[in-house]
Amino acid sequence: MGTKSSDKPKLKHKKGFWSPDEDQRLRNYVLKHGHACWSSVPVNAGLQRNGKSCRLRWINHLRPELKRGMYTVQEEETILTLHRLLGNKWSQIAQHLPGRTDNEIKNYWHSYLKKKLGKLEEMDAYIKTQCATTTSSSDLSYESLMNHTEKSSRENNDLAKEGHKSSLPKLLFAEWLSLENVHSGSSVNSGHEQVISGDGFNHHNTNFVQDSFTHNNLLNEGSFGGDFHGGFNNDLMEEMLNSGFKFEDQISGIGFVDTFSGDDICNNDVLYI
DNA sequence: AAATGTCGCAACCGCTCTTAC
DNA sequence: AGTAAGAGCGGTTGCGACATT
Repeated sequence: MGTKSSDKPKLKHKKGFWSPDEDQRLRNYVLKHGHACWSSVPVNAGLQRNGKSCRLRWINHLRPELKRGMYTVQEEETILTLHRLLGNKWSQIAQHLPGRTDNEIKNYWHSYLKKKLGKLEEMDAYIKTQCATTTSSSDLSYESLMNHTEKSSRENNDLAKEGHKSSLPKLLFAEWLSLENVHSGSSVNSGHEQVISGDGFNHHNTNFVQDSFTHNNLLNEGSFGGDFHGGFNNDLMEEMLNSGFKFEDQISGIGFVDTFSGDDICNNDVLYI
């Protein structure tokens, strides 16, 4: 900064894919000297690239802490949740997924998760349509719903075959169960009375995550927690994020996992909503 | 076997924000 | 306060690999 670009000779910067040699040069230079000023990196590293290109290459491919490979279910859920909350703020989403880059997440979203979400919303619309045309949920044809669910399930399996590790869980709808069933312990979701604590949360009931997460991500049109009776809203969510709350900690660690991961949501590939 | 379509990914482009002068 | 340059971000594009016809 502070140096006029016109003072520097105009270099013809190379574009396109990086060669292994270029990667090696950049990696060696950054590991040794750091990257205080990206515009000076290519000059000092002997690369015919611009600083911007070097920065991108380092961030997206050369950083040692980068994680490669398939996304875990937890990572998917984190992306879906944060996207619902933050929109296309890929860099912010990436901050909650260690080892993943914004570019990688963005690509993953466009190539896979968007379709997955679309199918869920399609199902949601179908359910709503069916509910609107019937006087009560019990009038909703089990057969027609199962047909639709199976169709979607097949489509999701097709998605999985396309190279992605996980198909969507089958969906069961807790709203069809009586509240008594859901809350009394006879529910399929019961058995986990533990609430998340010690992380700034003020949890109201065992179904906190189940209600807010699944409802808002899979059913509701509104924003995260918009009408959630437990008081979990955007402000709280943002507060959580700003205070250093990490989804990955909650999901893979001691928090969410007890209330809504394996046992509650995806046990036997069944998702209870 | 060849042509065509689709998908995933890497990289570029353009914009905004921040910072130094 | 104004300006220029760097850094960062999100959208988009281009290309190779693979699948389908």
